[in-house]
Amino acid sequence: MPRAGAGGANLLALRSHNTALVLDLLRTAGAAGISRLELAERTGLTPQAVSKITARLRADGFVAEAGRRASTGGKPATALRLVPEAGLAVGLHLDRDELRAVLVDLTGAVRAEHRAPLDLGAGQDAVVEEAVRAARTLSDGWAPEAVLGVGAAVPGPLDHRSGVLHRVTGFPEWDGFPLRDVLARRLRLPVVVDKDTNAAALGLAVTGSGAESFAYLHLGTGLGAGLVFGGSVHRGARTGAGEFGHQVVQMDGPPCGCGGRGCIEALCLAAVERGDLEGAARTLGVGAANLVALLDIDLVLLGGRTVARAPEPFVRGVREVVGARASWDVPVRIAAGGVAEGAAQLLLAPVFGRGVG
Amino acid sequence: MPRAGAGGANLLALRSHNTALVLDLLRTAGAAGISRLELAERTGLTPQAVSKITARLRADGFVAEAGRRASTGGKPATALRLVPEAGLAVGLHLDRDELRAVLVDLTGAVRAEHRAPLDLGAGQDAVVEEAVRAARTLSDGWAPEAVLGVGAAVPGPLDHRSGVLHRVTGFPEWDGFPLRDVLARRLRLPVVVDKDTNAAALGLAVTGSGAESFAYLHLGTGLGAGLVFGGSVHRGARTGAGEFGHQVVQMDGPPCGCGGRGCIEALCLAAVERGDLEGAARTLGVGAANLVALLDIDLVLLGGRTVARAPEPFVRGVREVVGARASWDVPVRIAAGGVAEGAAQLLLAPVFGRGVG
DNA sequence: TGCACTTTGGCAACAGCGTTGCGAAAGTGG
DNA sequence: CCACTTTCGCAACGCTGTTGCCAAAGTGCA
Repeated sequence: MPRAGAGGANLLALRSHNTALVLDLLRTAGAAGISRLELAERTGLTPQAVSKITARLRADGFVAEAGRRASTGGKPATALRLVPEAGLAVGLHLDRDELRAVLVDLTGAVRAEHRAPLDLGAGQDAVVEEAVRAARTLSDGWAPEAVLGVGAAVPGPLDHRSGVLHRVTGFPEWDGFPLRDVLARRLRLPVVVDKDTNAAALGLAVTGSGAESFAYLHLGTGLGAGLVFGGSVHRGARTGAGEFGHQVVQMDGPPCGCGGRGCIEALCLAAVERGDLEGAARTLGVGAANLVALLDIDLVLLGGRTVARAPEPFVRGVREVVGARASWDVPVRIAAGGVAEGAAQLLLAPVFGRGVG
Repeated sequence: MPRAGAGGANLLALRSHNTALVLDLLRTAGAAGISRLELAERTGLTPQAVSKITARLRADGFVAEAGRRASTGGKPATALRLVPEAGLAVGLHLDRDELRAVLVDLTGAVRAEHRAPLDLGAGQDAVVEEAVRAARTLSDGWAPEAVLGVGAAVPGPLDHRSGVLHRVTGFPEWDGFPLRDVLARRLRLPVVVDKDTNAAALGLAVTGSGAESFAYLHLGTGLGAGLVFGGSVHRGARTGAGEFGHQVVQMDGPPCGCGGRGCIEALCLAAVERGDLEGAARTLGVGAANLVALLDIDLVLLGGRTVARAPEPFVRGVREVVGARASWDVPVRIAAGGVAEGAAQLLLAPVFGRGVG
């Protein structure tokens, strides 16, 4: 049961918990579906409880029958599947120079997409206007009650609980801007705001990275991380977790813009600039290995523009360093999935009991 | 609701959850007690639900009345308090050269203590014998049904789920030893095994560090950490989390026994050996600052023999480095509370809904 | 072809959870 | 003395998952 908030749980909380659990299994099962009995086994609930829950979900339009399974010697099981368009969410990625927006359904599939150049420094009104227009365009034509809300991913730092931005690196005019409330008022929809790296990590966690806990390392104009423990994103009290770029790995190293010396970001980006991708990858690897050892992590995923331009050397370099340090097998892969998709999961994930934390 | 295990929750799970919540508030309230109405407000449950829960707890002997509060204009509230000796647990700290054992009650108070020299290299039988004797001596004379079990803290690495030790540093003969099951069979009591740093961190988390998430850094013959996020210990899938000593903070630094270069432990202990406590503290501080930034941590606690011998310079040095790096206020203090006390909490904490994870 | 058997899943009655409505107990204050 | 407030228990209630039972729909053997 939840430790968040007051914590007292009543029958309604019990029901939503079990319902979310069932929905999560239905989502994982995909279009092939899953039988009631299998749901019962996987959740630990009795078959009859599952029957009641799925009956409610069918009445509400979230679940439909998906044909019959082959018999195993008795009455063949009827498979149940999620109705993808019963729940939709808009995901916005407000990057420094681009806006990407997607409409994602319950299964995590992208149903519509929108892309436009953006200048985060062009003023709050212009940026908000662009975001509102994108969200409206994408959700237009769908059943209004199916649209659960809008998730917005921003470079950070920010506070994900209040949805207020802080001193976005390079754009101080955003400091204190209540992005969540402004968007919510304009769109008349629930809005959730989070750091870009956290959104990306959430997306990867939900759409099946295959690991319970992993680190997503994002190397673009800067270097950040999204941390997932036990299937949920670790944000910390100030949404500050994942400050990976300014981890010191060279105590007496060159000074960094942050005031410290020998930060990974500075070392890594300097190596990239002088064309030494292998050096950059090894430095990234040292940081990744620190993180893997400290947090007992199962998987490392790499993303971001700089990595996307040359995936091979980064994966190889990080894999080598991490492999030499960790005593268990830690796969290192390129992350499949964008930031905007993850932002949409800020609204979709709670449906499946994967809270915003 | 819990994401652990299958996850399906029934009415019994609901009840234990709410009961644990109430017990946790009663524990925090201490001997002064807390009224039913305040329990209701704090948990979010209705007063009537709290009345039912506390009635059960009183019938079971876990709770007793603790006098009356002053009236605030109506019927004065009756305060309820935890009965400390209704639940007891033995905590064992099997260190490399010493055994410390305590008997702890529900409030976290130590009711009996035992200390003896120990040689982890003296063979499994001798060590187990010593541990069994200590546990029996401490729990002797108390109501058998009140003794919840035995928690054992060991240097690690190990697997806390199965309670099997791995290659304890310096004592390879313990590799694969099923400590939990061996002790449980001998003592006929539930036994939980964990790393010493995790046990210490759990103890600090339960007995009120005042912070939701903190790092406990233990500098003794080695350097390790216990990580607490949102009130519960982060262990990772392999009980490997907290591997703080071999974080690399000097990529081209001196080689360490682990095969890496520039590990904090090597740098720190080398500085201690040459009498440079300030240097050791600053190195420790760099690692602590990395950790604070990466995980968005509220508090840093220092412990272990090396720190205990000279607390001042360590606290000062770490505080300086962390203060310079973090943008929020991160207190740095000496940890109050031993490893054995924390080990006992491995059994006591679940009573209050603070799971082993 | 028929019948025993297995497996799936719904219906109805049930126990137990927190909730609601109401009233008793025990103070304060005019 | 009495109106009022606050605390808290009793009883009825709604809703949860559970249990017992049975119908539906297959397989497999005689």
